[in-house]
Amino acid sequence: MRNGTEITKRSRGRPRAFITAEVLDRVRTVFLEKGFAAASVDELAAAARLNRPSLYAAFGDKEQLYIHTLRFYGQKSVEGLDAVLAGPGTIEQRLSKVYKLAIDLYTAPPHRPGCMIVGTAAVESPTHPKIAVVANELLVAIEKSLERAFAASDLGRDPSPAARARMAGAIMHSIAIRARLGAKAADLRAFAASMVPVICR
Amino acid sequence: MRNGTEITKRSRGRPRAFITAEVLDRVRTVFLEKGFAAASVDELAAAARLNRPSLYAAFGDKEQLYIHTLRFYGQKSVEGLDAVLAGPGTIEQRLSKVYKLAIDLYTAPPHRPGCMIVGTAAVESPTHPKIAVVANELLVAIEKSLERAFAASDLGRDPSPAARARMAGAIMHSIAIRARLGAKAADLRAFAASMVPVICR
DNA sequence: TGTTTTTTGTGCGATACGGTACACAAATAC
DNA sequence: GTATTTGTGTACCGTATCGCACAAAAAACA
Repeated sequence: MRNGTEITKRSRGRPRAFITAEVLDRVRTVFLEKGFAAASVDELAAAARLNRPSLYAAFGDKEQLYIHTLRFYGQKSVEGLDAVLAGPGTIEQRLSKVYKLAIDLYTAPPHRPGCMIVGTAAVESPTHPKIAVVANELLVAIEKSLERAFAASDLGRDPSPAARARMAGAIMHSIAIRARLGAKAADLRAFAASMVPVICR
Repeated sequence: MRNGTEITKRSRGRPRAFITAEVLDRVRTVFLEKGFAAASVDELAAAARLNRPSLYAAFGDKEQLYIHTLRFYGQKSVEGLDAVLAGPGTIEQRLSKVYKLAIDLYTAPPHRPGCMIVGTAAVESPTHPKIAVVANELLVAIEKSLERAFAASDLGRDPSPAARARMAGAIMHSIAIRARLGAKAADLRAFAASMVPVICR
């Protein structure tokens, strides 16, 4: 994939009139609201402020565009997760911050979209194996990140770091589902707050 | 909604050539595999062994058909959940059985479909509020059922029955997501087994 | 300046989709 | 037996969809 107008030495032909990251971000909002199947290429192109042929030339068909978007979003999320977990504070405080930030994203108006992996990638998994692969990679990366944080913490080993990570991940999945189904941010925050001590017991 | 050929006193016109429950069950398999948006009415009618006009006459448009199916499936599930939780054994044993049965359903070949609510209804929630309403009702019913079981158990009150129910529900959501993304039944069983004592501590 | 390379944007074509009209069939009511 | 009601199945309509062909445009290269 090319970087468009980003700071790379110009290649030969006509330069792209868009920035890859911006396009993926705009496209993400559509995929996140409607899901993969219900998002039409016309809507995606309009949101990206591109014409369909440009979208196809840059990213391939709709499935590949979705995968690009999912990877882009997922990597950003994992990086953010790592950053918070590597930050200051007790493990309880850092985990609480992770949930707080996630809930803010998941309940953002106007659509309360939840998480793209849980909320839109999962449904396509049986019919689009490539999407399933990427979604799995991302869930694994998230769990590994959590596991590292628990392993580096001063918590006991009885629930292993891996078990704590699976548990913390499960709470995240549930928050994502409930957010997409319309749960209020306050309720989700209360739920997360009640679960942090259980995970970090 | 009418009951078709089921044992109700005949109404006047030509009798239906199908049984409602069977049609909803066949339609469910398609919705469960492909999701609401990607399931075409042609596929649904073929799976139901009905012609489209009969489907429309009996259930309304695609959204209403999906809602009928979701309600039908959800009520059966809640009834099954109630039955297991009202059965014999400790609360740990009954909860384990709930997870075992859920995992068997969620990882059924060939599609590992997960749960219809979590796996297919959630994605439509932002664009189909009526679907979101039904999905929420069902999640609430599931949580209430769990809460009743915890309240009737001999577990301490510190994590309240409601909190335990939310936690048990979250584990179920996570299992559903992971199943749809291809997780192995054995891994899910191990996960569930590790979580039961935490929930019932 | 002319050539080459790449992107842009209009426009098209083939297909699939959701939903329905209409004539025929099968049952009950009178 | 005739009328009425309800379900079935073919056939259809208008629309939206995906993906691409093709010419114009904008840059680097020679």
